[in-house]
Amino acid sequence: MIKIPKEEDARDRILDEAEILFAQKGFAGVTVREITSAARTNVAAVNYHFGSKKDLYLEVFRQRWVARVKRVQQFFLARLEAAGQDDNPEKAFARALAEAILAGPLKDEERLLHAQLIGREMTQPTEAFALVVEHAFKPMLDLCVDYFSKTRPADADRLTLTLDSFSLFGMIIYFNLARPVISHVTGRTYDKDFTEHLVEHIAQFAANGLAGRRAGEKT
Amino acid sequence: MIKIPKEEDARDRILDEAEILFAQKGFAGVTVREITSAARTNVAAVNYHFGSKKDLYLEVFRQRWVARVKRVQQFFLARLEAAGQDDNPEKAFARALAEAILAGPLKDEERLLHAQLIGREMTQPTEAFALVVEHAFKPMLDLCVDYFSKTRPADADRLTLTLDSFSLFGMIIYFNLARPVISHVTGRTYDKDFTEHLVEHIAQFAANGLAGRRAGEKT
DNA sequence: GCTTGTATTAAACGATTGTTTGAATGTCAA
DNA sequence: TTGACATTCAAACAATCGTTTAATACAAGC
Repeated sequence: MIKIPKEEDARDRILDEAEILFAQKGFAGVTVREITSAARTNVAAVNYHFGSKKDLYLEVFRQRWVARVKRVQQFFLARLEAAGQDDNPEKAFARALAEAILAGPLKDEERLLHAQLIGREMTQPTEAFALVVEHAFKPMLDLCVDYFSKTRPADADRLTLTLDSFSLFGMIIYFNLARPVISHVTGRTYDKDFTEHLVEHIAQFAANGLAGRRAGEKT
Repeated sequence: MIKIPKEEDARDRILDEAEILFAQKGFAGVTVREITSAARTNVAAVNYHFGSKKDLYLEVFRQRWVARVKRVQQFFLARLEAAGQDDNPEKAFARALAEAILAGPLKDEERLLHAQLIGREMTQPTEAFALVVEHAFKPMLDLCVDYFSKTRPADADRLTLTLDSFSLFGMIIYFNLARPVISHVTGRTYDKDFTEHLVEHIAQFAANGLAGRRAGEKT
């Protein structure tokens, strides 16, 4: 045998398939039989390993989703550091963030899963919402606000910095989440070319939006 | 009797309650009995009036969702016209759009329902997706692209105009969709004050982002 | 060998799912 | 009053839901 497929435990296979199915159809849209069948296990395996279907859903976030977020964050920090002393630090920040999320370390299928899971929790928070906020939103937003506070006049108030950060996040998350719409309208698939184009577009747009704020009137 | 409650037909009551429940919990997360119970009708009423649960879901979009979109669009057009010949037409456009969606003609509960329904279709398209694209996204995006094409140099390519439009939409939709996150982080509720503040913020940010594009390098 | 603990399985559990049925009710014109 | 039609209702339908059970398989330690 040339290659050993490195067979996973049933528990891990269930986590893998559950994440895919929960992302595609939502918690209520998936049956445990669907999951265990995809994971090539018995129906009872979910309750044996995780206690209940709901606990499995939470475990997907704890063991899979959070780990993925960390990878994206590390990629972002590396890119930001690599950018060094850019002449437009806010644009460098926006580009690093957009690149990390839209083109970063995740494989394409992973990116889609991730976006769908977070999208669901954003509009329809469950018990996993706390995890998402704590591990993904809060640290990234704090980082963003801190960063912008150094590129702005000292009198910049925190609410404006926060809304600026949300505007940047909003653009990126939207371009990542609304792929069906955007692909449909532009006629482009999210391949390497188009993704790079998107990253540059977002960086430019956000940098201008932020820069205008620096010299602009206060709202 | 001072006031006549104008009792609706069972069919209309079902549509009302179905929209609320579908928005809150998604298609699979709601049972027919939940809907008919909320509508004070018999279980069989859904199948009698709409054929099936899925047909009811589509009818919610056809009869309720689309109508709401039209109201928002009319509000937007009126605001845009009222703005007249602004010295910054792109900012006026962005403000009118943000105002229509975030503060427009819809009641607060309606706005939330609407956002949740569209959010679900955006990340997880069903048969209703075609309706959403045809009646909401496509016309608004075309309008947006046409408008921007007149405020830009003649050589502006269509892809850039489209991405600019998506950036504006993305910001607005995100601020409308991610209310749980934004409220949680900013500590602000979406009251009149905060909403007006958001509208002005979006208008300013988007205007700067777009304006930079006008004079900026091409991506 | 035997024991202990973990993992897997087929089968069944009661509850709930969307849908259908057939009788009852209401309404309005002839 | 009659007949025709639309609507509502309690009851039942088969199918599927998440979960539990009890038996079995398999390993490692003694």
